[in-house]
Amino acid sequence: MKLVKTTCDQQSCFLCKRCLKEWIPAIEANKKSYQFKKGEIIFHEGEPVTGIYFLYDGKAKVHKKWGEEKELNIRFARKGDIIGHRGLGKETTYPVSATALETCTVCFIDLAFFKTTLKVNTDFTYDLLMFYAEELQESEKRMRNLAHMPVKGRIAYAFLILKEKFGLTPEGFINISLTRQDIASYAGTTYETVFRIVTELTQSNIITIDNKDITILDEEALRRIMQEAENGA
Amino acid sequence: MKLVKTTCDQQSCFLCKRCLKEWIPAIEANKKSYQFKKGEIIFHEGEPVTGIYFLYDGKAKVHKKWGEEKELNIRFARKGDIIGHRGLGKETTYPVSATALETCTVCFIDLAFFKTTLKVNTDFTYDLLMFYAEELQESEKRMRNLAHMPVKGRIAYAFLILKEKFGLTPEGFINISLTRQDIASYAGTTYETVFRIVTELTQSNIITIDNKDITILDEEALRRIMQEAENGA
DNA sequence: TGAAATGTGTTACTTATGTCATAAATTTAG
DNA sequence: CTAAATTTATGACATAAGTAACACATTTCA
Repeated sequence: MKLVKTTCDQQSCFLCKRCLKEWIPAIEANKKSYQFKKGEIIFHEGEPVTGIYFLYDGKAKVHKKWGEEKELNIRFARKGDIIGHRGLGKETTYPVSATALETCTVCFIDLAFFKTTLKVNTDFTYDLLMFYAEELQESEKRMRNLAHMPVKGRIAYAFLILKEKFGLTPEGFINISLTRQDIASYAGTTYETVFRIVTELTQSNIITIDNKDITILDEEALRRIMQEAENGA
Repeated sequence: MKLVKTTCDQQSCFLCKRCLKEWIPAIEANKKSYQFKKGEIIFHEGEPVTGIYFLYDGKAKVHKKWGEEKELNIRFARKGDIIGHRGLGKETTYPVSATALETCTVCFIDLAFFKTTLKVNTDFTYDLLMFYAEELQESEKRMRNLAHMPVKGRIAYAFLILKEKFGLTPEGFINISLTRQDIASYAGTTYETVFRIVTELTQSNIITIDNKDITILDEEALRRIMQEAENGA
């Protein structure tokens, strides 16, 4: 991690897009920009919450651990996304960690200033509330999936979400590069299971994976897999 | 469900406690009170969102279905709790259902008025934001548990949460009466598994269940069970 | 640039939990 | 107060998905 000169254009992150224009200079005066290399940890689960981050460039994952070995990837973040907002609330330590998946430039806002921002920018607070509501919906959907959907469906769902969130490269690959283990941790399963199911999906011509480049060949099939365990089938 | 005369004291629900005193008459003019009998559905997953509910009296569950048969209980609600707030956001249908677990009196606020309330009562919006942040933390913790914690731990966790949320009756029972199936749906498992593990916990003198009256005899043991799968063990 | 660390491919084995089947008991409703 | 519906109890059985164990490939960084 290193402190970098602020390169922010003040119009691409969740905060700058939604707060009062008059507040931008205050943000400018209070923010700090950092750069994290691939694999560096942006903040650690269990550490005291110091503030909120906005991802100015790069991709990151937010994850929560179980024991020493296992993790669940909660979500992936891209340019413009807010991270660390899970640290709000009564709890004073981060409930999750965030790790850079590639070189990331982040904008850091300390907690006290962020809370002031919320008090001053009531429209931003309202928008943030709606954002939380949507995250909560997504979280509960995934909770239900973990409880009832078979792994195969959860892996199919992971590919669909990744495509929706990161889009495609010009070559048609899902525009994020993840290890199998990261996919497994997102789907709530193990590396080996991902391996088996990816082999299966490849043989059925539903996806192709060349190294880390994933292509979805048959999106409908993935959706079918997600549902087939529902209702008898 | 029947419309009832408003009996609300305007000081016990999440909304009345936190909004501007000046706003109370507006709430009074816009709210509707309903009564639901045990088993009645307060709102249905998939139906258009019409508004937000506050539980004035009674207990309810919020649940999300999987196929025709299976469900996951997302949370339980008691007097004073807000329900239906998951309907906020872009989505215009409820992502979950709510069902009365006993006779419930609820206060209903239609969506348009609720949104106005948020715009006017910025402190309430801030508090609601913090509430969402905490729900999101809890949701993600349970998500991780479903992915990695063995059923036994999840059932133990369910008992601990229920005790914390509903407290104890004078006799020392957890102050909520649930079917085994509801416990199973909360822990993300099946009736049979709950049955087996409850038998086991009873034999180890960790809990007792007499009909629907649950007593926790050894809270420490429950916590131990939750952790024992973490880190080797 | 070369050693160490991390990620990938693959098989065989194990087990935790779900599914099925069925009976008795309890609760709810007509 | 009886019938229907739901909830509980319990065993046998099935299987999805995790664990273990290697060899090989690729990335990282000293």
